[in-house]
Amino acid sequence: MNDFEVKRQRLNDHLAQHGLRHTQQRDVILGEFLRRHEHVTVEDLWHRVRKVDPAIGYATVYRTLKLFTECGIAYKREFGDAGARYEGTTEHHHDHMICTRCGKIIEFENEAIERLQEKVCRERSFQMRSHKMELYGLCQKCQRKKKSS
Amino acid sequence: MNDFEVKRQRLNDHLAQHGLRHTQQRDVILGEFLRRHEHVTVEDLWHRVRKVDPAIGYATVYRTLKLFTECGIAYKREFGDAGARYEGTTEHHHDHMICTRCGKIIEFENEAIERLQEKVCRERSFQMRSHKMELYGLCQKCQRKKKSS
DNA sequence: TCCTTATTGATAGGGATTTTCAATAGGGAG
DNA sequence: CTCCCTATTGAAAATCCCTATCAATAAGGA
Repeated sequence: MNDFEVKRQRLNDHLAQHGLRHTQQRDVILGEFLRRHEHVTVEDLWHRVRKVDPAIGYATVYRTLKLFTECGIAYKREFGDAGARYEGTTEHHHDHMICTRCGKIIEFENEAIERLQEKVCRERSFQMRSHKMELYGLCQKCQRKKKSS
Repeated sequence: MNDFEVKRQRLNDHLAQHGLRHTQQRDVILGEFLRRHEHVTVEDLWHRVRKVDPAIGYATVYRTLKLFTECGIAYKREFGDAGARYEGTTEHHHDHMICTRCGKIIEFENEAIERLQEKVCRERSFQMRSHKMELYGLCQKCQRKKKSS
């Protein structure tokens, strides 16, 4: 069972458990959401979805992404000031580098940092539930562009 | 020269360098902003400022905080979904723990994490300019409250 | 097929922040 | 000290992103 099938299954389970309905719109939105592994904005996703079914409304995309986060299919991320972005859930927690020039987002994992975070929390008697770390700066491509300009 | 004087100086330099003007409003807002070392919301600060000069408008506080960030007097922070918060700049970079129950914000520094962040960036050829790390969970007080309820 | 009710699309609403604009007030020139 | 240009201000309207409302629609069990 691939990632798409796993997630479709998880959505269907969630719908069944909560007395919600399986609809065409939710199918289309899930399909477009999982088509690429990106950090998509609601607006981006809406545009993609409209190419499949032009009748699907803006609000439905918002509602459906919220639903996805509730059943563990998607994560909501807020980078800087712009609108929220959603990404498909993955096995491992990861953090992000964000290029402030071109907007490129680089994912990375670092177990050592995670452990240090836990340590700091223990020292301060803080019960961590979640965390986020974002590194802002220039990606390799933009460093070169900056030098040559 | 204390912190207040240093920052007033920095503001005045910035104003001079950019052909901007020194106004009563900016003085009052700076004074109230630096009076306490907190993570203040724009609304909070506006209320404080109005006690000194009731004529100062909402927009002016927004504009002035933006000005402060431009000359390195203040940092803008966005925790969760609520409105932005501003804090005075300090010598050392620090990160935050945010209690998702009572909203308490705990500051901490951790050199080891900072160094690991730099290491990750070197490995990926990413030129880091700034970063933020936020740990969400329950503060000590709220852990106790939760248990007893 | 019927019927209940979750869902939808369009739009109005809401909260935070920014812009607009006429009135005001720094502050350099004279 | 006064004049004058223009940065700044306050109030309100506008904007942005997102959520709520509501009548119409469509799942999907009986």
